[in-house]
Amino acid sequence: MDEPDRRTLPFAGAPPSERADAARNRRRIIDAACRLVANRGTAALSLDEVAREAQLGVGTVYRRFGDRAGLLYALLDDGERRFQAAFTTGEPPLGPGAPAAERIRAFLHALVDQVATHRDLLLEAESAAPVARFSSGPYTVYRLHLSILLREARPAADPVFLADALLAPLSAAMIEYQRTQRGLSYADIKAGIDELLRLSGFLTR
Amino acid sequence: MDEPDRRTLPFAGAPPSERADAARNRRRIIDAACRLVANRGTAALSLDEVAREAQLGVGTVYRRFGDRAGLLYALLDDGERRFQAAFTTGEPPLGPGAPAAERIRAFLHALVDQVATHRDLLLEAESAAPVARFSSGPYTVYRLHLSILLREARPAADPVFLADALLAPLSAAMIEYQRTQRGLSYADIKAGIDELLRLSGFLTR
DNA sequence: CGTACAAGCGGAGGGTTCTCCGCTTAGGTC
DNA sequence: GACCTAAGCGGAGAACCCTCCGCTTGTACG
Repeated sequence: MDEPDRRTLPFAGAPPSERADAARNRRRIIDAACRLVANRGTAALSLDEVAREAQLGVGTVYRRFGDRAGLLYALLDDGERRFQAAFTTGEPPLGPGAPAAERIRAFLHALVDQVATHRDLLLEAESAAPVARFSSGPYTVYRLHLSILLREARPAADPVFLADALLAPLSAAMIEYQRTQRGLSYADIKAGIDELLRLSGFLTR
Repeated sequence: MDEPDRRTLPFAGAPPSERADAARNRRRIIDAACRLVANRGTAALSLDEVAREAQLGVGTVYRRFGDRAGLLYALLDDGERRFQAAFTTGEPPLGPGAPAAERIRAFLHALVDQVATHRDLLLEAESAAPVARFSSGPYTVYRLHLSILLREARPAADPVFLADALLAPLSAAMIEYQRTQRGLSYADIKAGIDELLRLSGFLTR
């Protein structure tokens, strides 16, 4: 517990003073994991196997990534950076420039797409760390972004809670359930979100 | 896959034609599990240990309950039955008799209490079966109940999606996060729900 | 009561996650 | 270049979940 808990900050990247061999091994582990995911799929990804493929001991894998969820989040890193850039500095309506209400809608729709794209990895990661998820780097960024937009669009006693409440139905598990059990398409899910926003007065019409 | 999947219907109770020895063993397993939970806590509950405590083979435990999540749900059964009775046939505003809007609010508040009461077991169960949770007996009942009330209170294109969206922020994991990381009390969480209902027009004033 | 067979039982064993701790090494300092 | 120390490494092993399949037993029926 001395060093910062990397599991709760999976996107903090490498600590500033990481030894050269450690950095090299981090890369080797990520590369090995990507190879294995590409071949056998995410669900079958075992950390023992990753270690073998990377020609390292399992202890090294755990030292670098904390646990299974940590490695899975690290694998999501690239796509995540691009997504964050899109809604913080990209083109409107997702990026700055559009009215808050439109940005909220665009953000939630884009989040559905993001979940769709990384479906398998997200399902695994969420299920490996169901509570820690809410302290994970990406989720924290989403919540902050959305709560600011909500406050801008409409005064509220606790915009952060509202943000959590709007993000909750967009967990990978929930979306997977809506699709496979209820037979909804991603478009249906976006329509559901629109209805929720309309009822809440965040979307006019 | 021939027999009905007990994992998705954890509250269906014992099948009508269960052999006497099987029923006896079911009880012994539940009793043993309760003892162990009382002593060591829910998180440390291992099915191997349950089997040892119940003086049965692990195979028997798995035959009866499917998997870890199944056993955990079975442990919740008693409280769950009482809760369901309260909102289907109990006193208003939770039970029938009150206006839909009030029943919605009462139900969500009661659900927070229910989650608070069975916090540990629910956290474990959710984390053991993150997607299957939405097909579990209790969740299915909640969704049905809430979607009917929502339809009654206000026309909507997809009341079932709205129900899911309102239930999502009340997962044990989310509530645990709100409490431990954001420092909210259960009362704060209920207030957040009220705000959400108010914004959505399901609660006037 | 005897028989047949569906249902139940047990526990060895495979696969996985994660820990622990003694050994090795990178890289700054003199 | 030699030394020192914090950082990193490895892999045996503990603990766990779950499966599989040969054996046992309850029970319905003649």
